[in-house]
Amino acid sequence: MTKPARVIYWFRTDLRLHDSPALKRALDLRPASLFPVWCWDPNYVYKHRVGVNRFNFLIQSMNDLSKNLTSLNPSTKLLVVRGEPTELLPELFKRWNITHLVFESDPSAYGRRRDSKVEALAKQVGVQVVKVQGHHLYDPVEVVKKNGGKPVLTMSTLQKVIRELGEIPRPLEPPENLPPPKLDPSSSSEGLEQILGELSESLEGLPHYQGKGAWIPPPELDLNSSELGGPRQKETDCYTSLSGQDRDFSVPTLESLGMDPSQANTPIQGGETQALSRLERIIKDVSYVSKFAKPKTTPGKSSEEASTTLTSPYIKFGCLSVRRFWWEVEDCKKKFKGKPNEITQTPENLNGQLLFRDMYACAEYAVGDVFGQVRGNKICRFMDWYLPNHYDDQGQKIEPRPPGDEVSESRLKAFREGRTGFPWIDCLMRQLVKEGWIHHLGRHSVAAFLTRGQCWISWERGAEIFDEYLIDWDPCSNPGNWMWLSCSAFFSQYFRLYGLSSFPSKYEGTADLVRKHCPELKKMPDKYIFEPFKAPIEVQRKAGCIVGKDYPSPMLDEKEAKEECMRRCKAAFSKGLYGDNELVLKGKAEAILRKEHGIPDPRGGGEGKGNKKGKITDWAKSNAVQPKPEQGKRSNAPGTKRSKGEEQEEGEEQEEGEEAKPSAKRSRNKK
DNA sequence: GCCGGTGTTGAAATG
DNA sequence: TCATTTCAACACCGG
Repeated sequence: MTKPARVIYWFRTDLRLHDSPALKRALDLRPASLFPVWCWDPNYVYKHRVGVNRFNFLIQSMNDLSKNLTSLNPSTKLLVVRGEPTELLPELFKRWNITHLVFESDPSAYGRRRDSKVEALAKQVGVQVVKVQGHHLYDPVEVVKKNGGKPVLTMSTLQKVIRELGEIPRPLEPPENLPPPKLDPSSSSEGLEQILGELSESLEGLPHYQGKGAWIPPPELDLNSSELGGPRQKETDCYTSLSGQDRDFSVPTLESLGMDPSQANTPIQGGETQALSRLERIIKDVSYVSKFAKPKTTPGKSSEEASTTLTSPYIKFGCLSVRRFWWEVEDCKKKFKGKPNEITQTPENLNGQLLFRDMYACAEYAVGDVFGQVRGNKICRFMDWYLPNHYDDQGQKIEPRPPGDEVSESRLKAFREGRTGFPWIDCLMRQLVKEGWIHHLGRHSVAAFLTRGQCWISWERGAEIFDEYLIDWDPCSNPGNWMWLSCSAFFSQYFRLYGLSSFPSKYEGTADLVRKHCPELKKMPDKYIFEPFKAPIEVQRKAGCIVGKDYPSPMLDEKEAKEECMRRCKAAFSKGLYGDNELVLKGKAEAILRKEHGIPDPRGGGEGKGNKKGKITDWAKSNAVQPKPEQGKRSNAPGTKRSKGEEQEEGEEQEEGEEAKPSAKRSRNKK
């Protein structure tokens, strides 16, 4: 009686066939034609910082998905259409005679905005929209509702709320077959090529999708352009035609994005196939799964031999279902033969990690669009960071951001490029750029260093760098973790800090990670590997690495900077301002806070206490600009002056003995 | 409103 | 060598 369904299944956060509740709903409609669509959205190509490694992972995942679709039915594949979904989908509805649009809900702020627009447009033309939660263990909408609309800020709150939501559904099997994307299901055309040809033809004449250049913004508006420090080296040509250059709806390439594939240096390979084989490998190790304790896993490994599961990129793109992971872990633990008390508990265990991801999604959902920034963000404590976002009178973010003070800008640049002079930080940042991944505790180290630990630079800037380079970047977890580490939200014990040498020293493999990513330090002995500036000059010579020449001098004094940052944390905490406070919205909070603890504004303008401007500027000049040899003399950089050693010349007698001293000294720090 | 327990992942001292 | 305690500059939650 009712006419058969013609369904667009819109892939976005769910590049998989297994355990896809949304895809199941699409197939439950028993469609005569199913169009598996991906919209190659220019908002992601131009208006979002995305590096080569993440695009590479996405492209691989799309290709893998397409292959898997074809293996279910040789007459189908992923149909990549180039354009903005809000403009494109309504056209597809008409030209393909669509009855239903089905997709997995995307809980991010941009996703929600885009989807509600698309939903409204679909409604106008009588297309039914079916959206299904599948990206998280629990639906953030429901969790927040159960929590009285309040953002979920602690694990215990989340656990309490979800106890009432019942069990996580068991994962679904992948479908066994799929209807083809045929324009006319009764026609006898079966070949994929023929079907694609007809589809492509059906899109002829659409205004502004054809024609070179339609989608290419000027470089100053393209966040990935090389002009703005991004990876795009040439003009894109992925928008010259709606269905791709060969009119076959193929997945775009890095080249078509104007990016150099040889820059995709990561060993992390995308796709559902990879994800499932990785999961299988993990689950085989019952002891590893059962005894997993995140804080005990080492950050000192490259992604190929990570101490954690490295499933985050796959979960982020939906190559791996989070519910499948959850249940495989649960089932695996039942096979554990050891003592029951060896099985780790939430939150440190594997499933706890997944719950954290849910927690951040719930926080993001309740806070809304401003989750990734300080201004207007009600859960985010206001601190008078350097290099914050800037806003105009209407509260619109000013892009590009006006330059900040010189010292902070040069520190941020050194941080991004991995030449702060602190090997632990530098190796992690270089690993990030190269591999698109660092261990969670490595992220903690660099995030604390940039913000409340040493540099006092806004977490917004750090989050942006991660956004560009991390393959597993997630709109909820990333800002959430930056707020956590900067003591802006979720966490507040600012006196707990990560030492730049003490922290990595606790873990296995960290020194080798430094040597791997900072080859200048290859021959530096373990004793000085995290603090080469403390090595006596002859040790440096022997290692073939003179600090200040072959490897940068430290850009600040760890201890001094830490003490200053703690004073500022204390001031900010006592003031108790949050992002939604009137003073913050009006841009007055910073001046008030600075006045209160006597920090000149802008930095360097005057004599702040403990603000050794001269030294820092020296560093900025000598390090950021030219890697001046400067042997001996200043090889121990600002920062290493020991309280008792006075300024001895060369490292000369910076003898061994001193190694013991710092700790003795540190312990004196109480009254 | 007070109190004590707790909070995924600090560092140093202690046993 | 390792696990536990202490220190301690916080804030939230529940009783």
